[in-house]
Amino acid sequence: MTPKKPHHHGNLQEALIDAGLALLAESGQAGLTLRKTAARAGVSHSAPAHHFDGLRGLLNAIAKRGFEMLLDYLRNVEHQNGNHDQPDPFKRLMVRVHAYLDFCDRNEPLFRLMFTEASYDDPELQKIALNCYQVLRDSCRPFTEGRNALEVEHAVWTMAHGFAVLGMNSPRPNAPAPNPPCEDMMRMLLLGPSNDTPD
Amino acid sequence: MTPKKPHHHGNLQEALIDAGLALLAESGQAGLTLRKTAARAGVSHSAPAHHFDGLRGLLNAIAKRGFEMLLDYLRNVEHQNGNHDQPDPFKRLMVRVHAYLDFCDRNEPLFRLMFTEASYDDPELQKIALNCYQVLRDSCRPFTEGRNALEVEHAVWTMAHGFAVLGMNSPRPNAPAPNPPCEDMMRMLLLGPSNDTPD
DNA sequence: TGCCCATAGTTGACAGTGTAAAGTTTGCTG
DNA sequence: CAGCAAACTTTACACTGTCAACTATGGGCA
Repeated sequence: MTPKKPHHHGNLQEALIDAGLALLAESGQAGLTLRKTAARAGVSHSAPAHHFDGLRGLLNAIAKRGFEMLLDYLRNVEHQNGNHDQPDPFKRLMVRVHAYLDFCDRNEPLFRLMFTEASYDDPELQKIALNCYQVLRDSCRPFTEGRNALEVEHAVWTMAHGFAVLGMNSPRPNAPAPNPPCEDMMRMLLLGPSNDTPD
Repeated sequence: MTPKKPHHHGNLQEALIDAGLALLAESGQAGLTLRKTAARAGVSHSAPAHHFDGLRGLLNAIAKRGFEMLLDYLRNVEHQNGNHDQPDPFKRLMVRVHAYLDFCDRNEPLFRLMFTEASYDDPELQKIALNCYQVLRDSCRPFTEGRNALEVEHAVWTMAHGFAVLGMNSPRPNAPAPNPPCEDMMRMLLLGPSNDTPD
């Protein structure tokens, strides 16, 4: 008799978030509906109202879960195959950036929800999103010596996010599609214009 | 009796786009509705079907108009107060970048529609968006000598867009909010790490 | 001139959406 | 064991996009 289990369903809150994530991955943002989410969780269409503040609340909760997944991904990517004990600080940073872009590619509708639909007034969401940013900040430290640290971190974060967003739906065709993506741009930013590859 | 005037309304197509832009500016994306747009243009809720392919078609047309506005803004910002004959190439570029960010700030719902809702399969939209990108490319020319031009342009575009998007709804509080925004980051990117302001 | 009909617009209907109110079940508490 | 609050259901409503059927207008062609 755990006190966590509510009366009927047994943690419907999390079940709804799971259902929403599944719908989002399957049919995109258009397929994520309060009623469909409820149906998928096996409850009536009005049940979510007792756990979230309407559709907005559900989307916010899903976004929060998304940031938790992203944080987990960013933190654990270091200890995965091929990324063990990377000594080069730039390569260590790029492992993080690539993880960020990977997450965006693999969860595009969720990523879009997290960054354009969620309301950042929620302090909980703000906190978990800040934790994600902190991982990137830590990877930037080797490049902030003698410079405005905030500015360097800001630039890296801006470029990584811009790359992710433009990669999703860029209006500009003939993108160079660098492989590995974004790396040359980051090199130019952090190591100076003399270090970028001439054509 | 100009042949451009259709039978009843007189260019309802453009009137619907105007109405949609007004709704978008007034009440955001949630307020932009096919029925409301039709009502604002003074026609029945089903009239737009004869001019656009459903809601998607209307949104696409509005996005197209948005890119036209952006292109106009980017091209004419040079000849405005305080921007006459800027000799410094970096400052000339920044005039363009600031125009880009200004447009985003002043038309946030439209900007979001242009970059996340419109379908870039439309070749017309692709073309006009490419024209916008071309203006930025031109401003990048002074910085592409002896470098991979595509890469430099890509980096500038990525950073500008990333900055615009994060400025709209950044999950990271305590943003440095540089004034003028984005300039120091761009300086770091284009002029090298030794040229950015130390703390 | 006068008919004809494609174009433009209207009306009505339908499935699906979010939300709110009222009713029902459940399981804990006094 | 009574009662009650939380969890869930049912019902209803306004609104959305889309479709089919209907009406009216005005230009082309006999």
